Amino acid sequence: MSPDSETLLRSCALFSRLTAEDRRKVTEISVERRYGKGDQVFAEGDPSDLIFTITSGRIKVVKAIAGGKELILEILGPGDPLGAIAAYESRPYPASAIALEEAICIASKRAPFMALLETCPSLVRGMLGGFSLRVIELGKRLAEITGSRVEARFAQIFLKLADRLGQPRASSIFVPLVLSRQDLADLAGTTMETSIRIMSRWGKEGVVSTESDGFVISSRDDLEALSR
Amino acid sequence: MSPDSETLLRSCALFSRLTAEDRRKVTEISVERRYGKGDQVFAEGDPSDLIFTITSGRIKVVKAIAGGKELILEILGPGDPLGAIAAYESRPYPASAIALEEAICIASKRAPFMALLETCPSLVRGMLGGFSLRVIELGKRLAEITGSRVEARFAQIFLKLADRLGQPRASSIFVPLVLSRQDLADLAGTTMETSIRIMSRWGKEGVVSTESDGFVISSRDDLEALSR
DNA sequence: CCGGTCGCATGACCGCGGTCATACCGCCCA
DNA sequence: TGGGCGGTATGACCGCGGTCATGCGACCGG
Repeated sequence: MSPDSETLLRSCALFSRLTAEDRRKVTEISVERRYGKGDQVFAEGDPSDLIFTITSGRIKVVKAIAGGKELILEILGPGDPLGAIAAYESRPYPASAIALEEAICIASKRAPFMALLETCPSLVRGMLGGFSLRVIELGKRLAEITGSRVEARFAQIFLKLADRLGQPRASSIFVPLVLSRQDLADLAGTTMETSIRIMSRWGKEGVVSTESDGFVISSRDDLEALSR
Repeated sequence: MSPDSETLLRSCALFSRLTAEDRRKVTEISVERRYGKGDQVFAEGDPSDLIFTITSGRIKVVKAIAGGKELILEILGPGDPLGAIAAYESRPYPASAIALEEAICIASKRAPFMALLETCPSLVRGMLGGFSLRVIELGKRLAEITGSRVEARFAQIFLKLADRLGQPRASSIFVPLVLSRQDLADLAGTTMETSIRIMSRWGKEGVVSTESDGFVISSRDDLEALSR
């Protein structure tokens, strides 16, 4: 790993509570990896011999579904663990991971990482907490996707993005994340055509507009109303 | 707890690897609870001060979705933990739990259970394993529900039931689980009407027939074909 | 300058499945 | 015995959104 790996590790929620000594151990079993936009971190079905922790950039976790389409399970960012779920039971990765932008990960070898878990309670707590949040989150997605129509799901997606990475601006919120119409469709579990239709209509109505480096949400309240 | 609680605990995957001493500790912080068909174990939104472990019977985990409907997230049985995910981060339960039949649970108080986790590595391993399987499972459900049409999802549901609790019979498989048409609809994320339509058609076609104490799957291959 | 590619946009069509309405049957209880 | 009730069954209707097709502007390498 690069010399500043110690700093990278400390910036991750998962490792921030470790002792310096334990962080050094993590460093020893890890290498740093860099990805360009669109690069694949790992593919669905690959043997899971690496556990990743994102230090910068956003990465989408996608799963192939019927008809050659794909579904975005979640969008992860700095501090989030990646591939840990599969690795825990040494199963193949249940989904693929693709960088949405320039990204850097810490890749730790599975076996020694598991060994480290044994002796490191705070790391275990971090993993358990992360897993349980993901179960909750996935349950919520499942409920949304079965219970709401497409437009409402789009509203829910943008509300979530606004909460997670929105930057307040003059009477609007900016989401600094570039997603194609296809990405949005894969998030909502719909087709690119409907994704385009909704986004272009919302653009005209001034609900959400697309810029070259992200989205602008003019009114959170409008989205809230649309999300039911 | 009742005198045979020790035996009950040992029968659960989660606790089977504990030392007798640790199992005694679990017993101390737990009470046994019994439920009749349709009884609610806990409700979505309730504060999660209890962690349950099922010792007998099946329990469905349901989440309310738009329009007063509900979605079955999963069906749990003997040995499965219940409510652990919410409890871990002391959040309210993200879903409700309802007994599908007569059921018995071991209910452990949250705080001491968490304390026990600290000193009990094998219990932690069990929790992590259980959580990761659930994340994988939920991801799969999400992919199925967005990628397949209703009939294919029904096929996937029955295939899963067959694998989990099917009993081989003369050239057919028996699933000893009573689910109403409404339950099936809530599992597939559809309405009772379409659920009824599919099941009554399948009954006539001899794919899956409903009996008073469960379902009979005549041909696993037929379901496999229908599941795409 | 041009052909090729990629992402975005928009219209026409139509089928799956959600909604509404009605009916049948077994069961329990007054 | 009759009436209410919960679960199951079936038909008619129609709207959301998936599918197919076509077009447009931006960008890029030749």
